Amino acid sequence: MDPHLLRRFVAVAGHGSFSAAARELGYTQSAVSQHIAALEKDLGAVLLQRRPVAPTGVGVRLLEHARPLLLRWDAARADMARLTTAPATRIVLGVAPLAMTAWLSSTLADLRGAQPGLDVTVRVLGRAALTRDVATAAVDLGLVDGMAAPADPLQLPDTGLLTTTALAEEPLAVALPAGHPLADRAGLRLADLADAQWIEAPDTAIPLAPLRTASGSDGYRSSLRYEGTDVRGLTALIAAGHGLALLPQREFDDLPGIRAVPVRTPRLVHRIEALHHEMPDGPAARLAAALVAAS
Amino acid sequence: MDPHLLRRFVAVAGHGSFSAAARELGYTQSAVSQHIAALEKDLGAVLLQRRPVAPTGVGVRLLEHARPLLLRWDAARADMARLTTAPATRIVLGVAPLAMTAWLSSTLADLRGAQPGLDVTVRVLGRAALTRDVATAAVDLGLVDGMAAPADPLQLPDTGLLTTTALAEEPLAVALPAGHPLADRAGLRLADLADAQWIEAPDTAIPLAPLRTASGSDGYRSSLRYEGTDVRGLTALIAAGHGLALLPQREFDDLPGIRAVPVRTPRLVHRIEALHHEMPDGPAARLAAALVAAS
DNA sequence: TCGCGTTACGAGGGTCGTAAAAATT
DNA sequence: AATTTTTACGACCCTCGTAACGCGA
Repeated sequence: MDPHLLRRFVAVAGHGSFSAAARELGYTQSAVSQHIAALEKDLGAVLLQRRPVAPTGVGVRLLEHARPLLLRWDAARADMARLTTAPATRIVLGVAPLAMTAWLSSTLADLRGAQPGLDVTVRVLGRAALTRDVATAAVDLGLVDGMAAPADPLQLPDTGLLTTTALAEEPLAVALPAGHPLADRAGLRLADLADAQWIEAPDTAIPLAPLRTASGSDGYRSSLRYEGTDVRGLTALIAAGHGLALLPQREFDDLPGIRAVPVRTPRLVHRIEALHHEMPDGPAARLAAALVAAS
Repeated sequence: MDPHLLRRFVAVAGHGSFSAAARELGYTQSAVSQHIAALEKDLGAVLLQRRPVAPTGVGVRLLEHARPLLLRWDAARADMARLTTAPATRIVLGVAPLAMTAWLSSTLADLRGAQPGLDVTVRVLGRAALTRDVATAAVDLGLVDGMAAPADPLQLPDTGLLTTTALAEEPLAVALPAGHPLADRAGLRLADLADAQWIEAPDTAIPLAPLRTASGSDGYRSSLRYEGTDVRGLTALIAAGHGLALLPQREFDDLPGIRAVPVRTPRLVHRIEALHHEMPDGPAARLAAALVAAS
């Protein structure tokens, strides 16, 4: 169960093709084929169905182990690399779409005003990419978001020695098209909308899967999936009646065609946390501290 | 950063000796030396001081990554092995010392009475060994314990796809020798004992490190360390005045020379959880379900 | 027949043990 | 001087790419 073999297995399963994975990884199809064969022999089970290429039951299970495992692996590597390298002067700030707030913009303006040499890249990333890039140190500081009970921390994939700090909590609301029967309520119970039509926007809105597990219900189904990190695109779909989504209430302050009705029960908030490696002193550490101080 | 290399690094650091680690692993000293050299070259940093052999700063950091990483790795391997193997008929039940309760004994008696073919090994293990052995499937079902806020889950090292289920919560008490000034109180504030003399018994009582981090204080110091899983040995040391320890209150019902004073603030409980892989149907799965049902 | 995955085989590189050297106590 | 770690070197094995093969659309 070599990590390299595991990584290739994940790639093949992801691409649904040996050749595509081989191209991406810079190997021959033959080599990739041998890797998968070796892994299957090692584990004593067929991991992939061929033609079409799709993971078997055992393969799916292995994927569930492999993805977080490899993420942790990369995080460890990146952390070791940081220890032996000088801190960069250019800071990459990774931001989840819903963490890209007016507060962040103005705080960043203040910081850059006070410190003219501060050289920052702001990079908006989806949830999976953001935690991955923080883990692998492709971004120095990540502003992640999600749903949580008030004062509870976010449930993030475990990446080892990363540090999280709470930055903000705000009311969570259901985004409804203006004409929706519930659109003029002052607040609502989430369970009343379990059977509504939802939009699955895993990188932009709150993903639906945790809603289902939290409520124990089978509802919150979606027939439209929105991939991307542009909130305006999502709100346009909601306004057009394609379905509902969970967003922080402030996102709607100036949007026509949408009503944001706060979720009253269960008690849930939209939460933003800073995620980063324990940083030696440097620009990234100072930025992190300043954001926390300003929150 | 091969897992094998990492494993050997952990072994060498643990033994404080290349030769001892080599003996344990069935390699030559030479090979182990080459492994460490390769790892150090790969990471571009010296990981171990030689003569005496001790981890450097970077090495310590790597150990912090490596130990949980390898545990997860083993857990994934064990889980895959389970999927391709028939469930065993003999069940190994791993139990933390403080989870070895009268309730467990009688529940187990009931279960074995109802099901005569049930073949069980009860194995008392310290905290680190227990989570490790559950992860690697050396035990089928682990009863782990620890300190937590009421209704909060235990903080366990992340081992991937393991499942936990709450079994019991009980009052947490400070074990004091009978003559102690606070021994006759009905309850006490933990902070009042921050400067007392404690006994560090990581496998038997509540470890002191989480107390320090939770309280943010530097107190709860110990000058006596108790290694082992025998609660009676620890209570004997407490009765003799070597120091204090945190234990569930029931442990003292019949012990002379000791007073158990419940901790009133902060609100904390001793909690027992069942820890196991998602099990296919089999004796282990049935035992887990029965224990949860009886709790 | 074409596209894709598997198998056969050989070159190259990496890993281990033996043995000798170096360093610390 | 003894013990422990490092280095040198050679045998072995493993991995990758090329190329031939098998198989399904």
